[in-house]
Amino acid sequence: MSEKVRKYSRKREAIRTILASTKSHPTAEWIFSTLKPDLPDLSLATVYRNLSEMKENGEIQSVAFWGGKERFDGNVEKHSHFVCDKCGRIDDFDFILHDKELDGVAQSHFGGRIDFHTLVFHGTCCECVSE
Amino acid sequence: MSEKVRKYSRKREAIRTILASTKSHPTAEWIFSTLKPDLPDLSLATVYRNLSEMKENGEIQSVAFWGGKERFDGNVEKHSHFVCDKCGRIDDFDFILHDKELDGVAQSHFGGRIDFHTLVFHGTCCECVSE
DNA sequence: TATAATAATGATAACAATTATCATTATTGT
DNA sequence: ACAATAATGATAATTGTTATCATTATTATA
Repeated sequence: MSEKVRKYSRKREAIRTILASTKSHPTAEWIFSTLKPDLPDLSLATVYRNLSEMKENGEIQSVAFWGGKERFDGNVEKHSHFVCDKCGRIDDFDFILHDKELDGVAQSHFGGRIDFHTLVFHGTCCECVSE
Repeated sequence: MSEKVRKYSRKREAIRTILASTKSHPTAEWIFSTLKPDLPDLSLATVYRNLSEMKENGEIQSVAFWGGKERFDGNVEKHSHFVCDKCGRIDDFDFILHDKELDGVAQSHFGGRIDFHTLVFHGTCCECVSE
């Protein structure tokens, strides 16, 4: 049961890079078809595989809501999200709550251990609202 | 395109009742198999159908996170949730943020319209933590 | 109460996103 | 160069949910 040694992979690098370069919280499918022209032998399975690994490692996170597809976020800094329920866009929102304080309240309430919390605003974005 | 008139249905009543009687945020599947003994001709499709309708109407809400099944909540009062990432249980948490204030901040940030926000605490529950 | 209009249903096929499988290819330490 | 094994592509399988459609139940009205 020795540790699995990670080997280099050009495809993983590409996925990492594209995620670092966008704030659009893309889906696996989008990442796949965006990279495909440059990596013609890329498989969708590889994208999914690498994304779950990277999530597991804490390299990236995912922002997902019911009914849609999983969407990935290269920004693992603590931040909140805004979701437009009309067009589905997800924006970052730098606002964060006072973690310690808030999680402390929850912790004493539940007895267990609080690791983190997520705060998501729902509404209609600027563009959709003016239609 | 006249409005669809809602007719009574014993099965819908049963689903409504069971949801009002539990705080466990059950899945469609659980509701189905719990009601099945009393309603032997109940179909899973009926459960799903009614749940989505009721959600649409604002009678119930759903609490769902990535990878799992959709889970329903008969309590539509504003409240937060605690999710145990070990055993998957979801507990209610009466704590709410100062809505107006918070949503106002988000609103002025995004320009659009904020309708609501969700706050979810993740961690390990009391029982799982002592193992 | 019989009738007609239509809402609700059961059984199951279809669907969509994701994950598993497995033979092949690429990377890395020696 | 070679051996060990991680990464991959193609695709089958899986899972939760939704759509379909013929049948049944509810309801307003004659």
